[in-house]
Amino acid sequence: MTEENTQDESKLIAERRRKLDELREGSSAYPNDFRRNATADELHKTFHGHDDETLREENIEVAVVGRMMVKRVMGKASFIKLQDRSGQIQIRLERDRLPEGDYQTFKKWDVGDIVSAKGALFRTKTGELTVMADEVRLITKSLRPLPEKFHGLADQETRYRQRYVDLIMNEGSARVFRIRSAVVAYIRAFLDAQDYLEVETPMMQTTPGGAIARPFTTHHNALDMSLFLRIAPELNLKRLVVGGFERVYEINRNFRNEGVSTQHNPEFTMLELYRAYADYEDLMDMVEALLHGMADSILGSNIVSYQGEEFDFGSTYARMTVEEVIRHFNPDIDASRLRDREYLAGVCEQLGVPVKDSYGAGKLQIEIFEKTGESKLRQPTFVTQYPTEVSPLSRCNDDDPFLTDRFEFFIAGREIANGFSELNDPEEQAERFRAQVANRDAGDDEAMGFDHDYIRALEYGMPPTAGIGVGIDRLVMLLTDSPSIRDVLLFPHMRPEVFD
RNA sequence: GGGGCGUUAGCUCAGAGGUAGAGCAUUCGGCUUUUAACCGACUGGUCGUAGGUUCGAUCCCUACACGCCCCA
Repeated sequence: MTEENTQDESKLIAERRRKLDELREGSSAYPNDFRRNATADELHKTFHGHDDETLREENIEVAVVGRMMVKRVMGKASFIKLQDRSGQIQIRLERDRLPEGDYQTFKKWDVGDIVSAKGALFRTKTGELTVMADEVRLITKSLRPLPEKFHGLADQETRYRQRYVDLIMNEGSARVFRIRSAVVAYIRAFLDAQDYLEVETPMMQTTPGGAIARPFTTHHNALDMSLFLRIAPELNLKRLVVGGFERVYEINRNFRNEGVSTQHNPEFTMLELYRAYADYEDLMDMVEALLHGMADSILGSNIVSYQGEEFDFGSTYARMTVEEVIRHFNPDIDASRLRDREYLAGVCEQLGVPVKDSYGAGKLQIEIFEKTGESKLRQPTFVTQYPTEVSPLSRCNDDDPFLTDRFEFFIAGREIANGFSELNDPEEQAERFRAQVANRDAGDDEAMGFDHDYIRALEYGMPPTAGIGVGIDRLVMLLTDSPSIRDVLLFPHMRPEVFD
């Protein structure tokens, strides 16, 4: 650190750097020999019912460590609060109880420093469990001041860019990511108990597939070839079903080269699972069972409050077909012409939805559904019977080939999951791929390519299978009452920060 | 891509065309049970960046950067 840089720094940081320099003159400025014997929360739980007199009789010696979040000096005695991964514990320091000179040294420490304390437990006159320190040490010096404690860190940009500060200051933020972890752990336990095998399949693919989306492109230097970041793991997971993994899942990242919004991040996390000898109705039942247990287990209630609205995760979820949803929210529509392309195109134009020549009746149905129905599906609802035209990997309905045995699942007007009975007829799948390639040639850069190896895999015979994808980020948003997907991503995508 | 709002001290926020404000934090002093501790004193600024209008711009105008929200 040069003289010039030191002067450029905030005086607050320069002051702390000066204190660090003093520490370096002593033994070790960054010691790593302290070991705690309890966390804050363990102490609060264990000694919950012990009053001050009992605690003093028991003389419970503890060793705690954490970030100093509060420092109140009152002459020859002080209170501080240390924050560890579990919560906060208060420490009382008295000058005459500490080794000679240590109290004077302590007074130079700053809020944000990581501090250890050893001593016996007692309760203050207001009943707060506190450690009476016999020894305190500065474990790690903090050079940067934390935000003011009352308002905390409020600036959204700083919260996202410097998540470490957000996590230190905002308990609510840390809670979101604990819930996120619990959601994923719950799903794994749920699936593992049903003999599903968790796998990892490639993030980098030569032919992106499994979804309708634009991929990110990258380049492999040694092989001198283009690679795509996956938009979905779907085709690889079904290859594994061909290989005999009858129940398989992956919880991992997908990448889609689309806009960024409160609902979209370029990389996001999906659960995808496949189950042989099952159909889409079995998977709707499974989703319902999964969510019935999840909210209650993680939040302690099946009533989830989201942005002022309540959603009942414990109910029996409604099931409606796409055409039923369209009729319900468009009471004037002519129900006898829901597959009449010209009629539907007219409806779209009235709704202000642009219509392309390539759109068939199925695509137009979905445009109308998304424009008029989707956001109104508030309580958990399965929407079934999606048109074959927009479902290139789904199995057709046995009685009505216009439709597939597919569903999407909505809560709060948002798509949470998408599942279907899988198309396992290799010849029909090849036909569907050819249709996608034709769309691609016509300029649709979201259309799928032709995956020859996937067809080859199906030709070995894939058992009748159902599959589903569940958007983990959106689910966590609901369970944590988070208005933006960025609130549930530890490091959401941001434009690069300018350091001058 | 379009529209709206925002960017002022480390943090949270006021402010007005004429020398830049508060609280907390920092620094110094006092205080042995505090709870946003308290009392006293001090310190702290390229007002996002670059142009323009003006005698004078942090304020008005334009562009840009970054962020938030809405729409596509």
